[in-house]
Amino acid sequence: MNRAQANMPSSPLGRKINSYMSLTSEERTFLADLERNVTRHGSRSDLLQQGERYGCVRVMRKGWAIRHKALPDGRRQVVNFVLPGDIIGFYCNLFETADHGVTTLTPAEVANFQPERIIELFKLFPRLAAALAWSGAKEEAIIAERLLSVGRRTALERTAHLIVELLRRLSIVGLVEEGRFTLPVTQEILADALGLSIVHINRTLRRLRDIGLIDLAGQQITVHDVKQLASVGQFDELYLHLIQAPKQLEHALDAKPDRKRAGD
Amino acid sequence: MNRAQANMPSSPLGRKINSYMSLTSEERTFLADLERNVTRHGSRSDLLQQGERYGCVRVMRKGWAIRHKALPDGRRQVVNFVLPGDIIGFYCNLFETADHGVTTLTPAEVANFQPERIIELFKLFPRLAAALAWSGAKEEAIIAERLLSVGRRTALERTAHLIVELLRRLSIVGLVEEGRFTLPVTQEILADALGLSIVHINRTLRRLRDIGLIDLAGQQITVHDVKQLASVGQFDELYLHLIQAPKQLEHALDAKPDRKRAGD
DNA sequence: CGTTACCTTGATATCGTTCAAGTACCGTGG
DNA sequence: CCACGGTACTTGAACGATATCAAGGTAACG
Repeated sequence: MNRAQANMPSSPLGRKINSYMSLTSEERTFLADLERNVTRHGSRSDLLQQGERYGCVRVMRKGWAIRHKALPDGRRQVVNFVLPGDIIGFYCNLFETADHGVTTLTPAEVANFQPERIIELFKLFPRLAAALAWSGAKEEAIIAERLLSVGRRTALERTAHLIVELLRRLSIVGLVEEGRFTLPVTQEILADALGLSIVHINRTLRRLRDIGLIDLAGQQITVHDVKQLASVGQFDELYLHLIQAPKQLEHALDAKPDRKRAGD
Repeated sequence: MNRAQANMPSSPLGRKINSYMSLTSEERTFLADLERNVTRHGSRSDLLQQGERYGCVRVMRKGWAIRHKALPDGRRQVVNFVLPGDIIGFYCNLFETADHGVTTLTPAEVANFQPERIIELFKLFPRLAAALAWSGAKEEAIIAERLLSVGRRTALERTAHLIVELLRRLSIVGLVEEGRFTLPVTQEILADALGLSIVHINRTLRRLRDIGLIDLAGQQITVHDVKQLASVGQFDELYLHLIQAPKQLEHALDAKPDRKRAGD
């Protein structure tokens, strides 16, 4: 966090990567170039539709979105929240069609680039490729944790857990102030993220408010006692480490591959 | 499937990759070398414990395992089934500690290699790196689909869906014969995978049997009418495509990166 | 032949859903 | 400035899917 301003990438993605691996100027240039083509979208607009052929890879620069999957009869599951700095459809572009949709929750600023650039990335900037791949693994970990929530935690626990998760993720990109952040979601979306009904989410939030763990005012949510909320949600510190930066990543990425060769 | 025997990699991982991207002999050699160090494990042994520091990367060669996460009070969620050809902890080695455990369900044959080899892989064989990364994305898609199941499908639907999923995945590696395959799991494990109680899984399986969709005999399960079972589980063809090989992957990986340069 | 692990099924309890009704808020057009 | 309609939130009441409790049953194994 104490790096010279001049060296700080200006995009959330750049900042995110920079937070666990310092970038060479070539890498920085390449990354910035990927984010050059920016488009703006209104609230509630589809960045990707389930079943659609993938177009370009997208990077969220500003705003929130959700990744969601729907059943034919309309039941829906929100798989994850897409926050600034997150990538949409990284490898997925190699799939035939999208198995999920992505929809903005707020007005959003999105960078777009061609999937071929990813192959280029793999060939020219292996360190960067590995870093982005690691980022993808992190997302998988988040989804697995949500699966644990939905499969095994009670309504109160899952709700508490999700709030702590969002708090943690947002504070990495500097969007939390004194336990307060903007939560631009309807209760319907929370319900779809947690596998609950709207009514029950409503009652659960009320309970969390009554206990005095959170405050809700419009889209502002305030977490009074993160520790207690985390304990209600059984928020695991192991999981926290995943969301934050790994210490040995940079070191690992800088290891010279040639020293120990493959077929010794 | 009609490639010359001589060119067919002998390991499930090699076969899996070979199924969507033909490998150069260097790549094949590197891959084979990764799998050189094989260890054997009994049934119900932990290949990785939740909270443990990651050791080496592992490749499942023979047998089944589960990836699972537990809550402090013992509740448990099975995140995914690890089948032959699957990799355990690919990028995850860059995390501090494991956020999940991996436990064998059958006697297993596992290949082990050092995490540094992955960096090596990224630097020396970008095509292979991208292919493995894609494989990881596929796993994420599978987990997301399970999240949809657990969050939004009824017990009957999820159970049907899981059976079809396993059938599909196993047939890729040639482990299904006429709708029949070995399912080396207890009902407790199924319950933990689907977010249900043991009792309820039992009743649900009974219902599927009564309807005549499946037959169970010990660990042998026979699916009589895949189509009907898939329709009960709302098994999506989009999802099926994910599990199987992408057509354009190889083409994409062969694109020359040097033609269009980064910072033109 | 007793012990253990797993499967099975009935009875009862509960968490979360569905249905229903009402409220608050906001933008829009008269 | 007010009436209107839409969207989201809220709360009560009844219902239902799934959990929990309890009690066998069966097969494998030392």
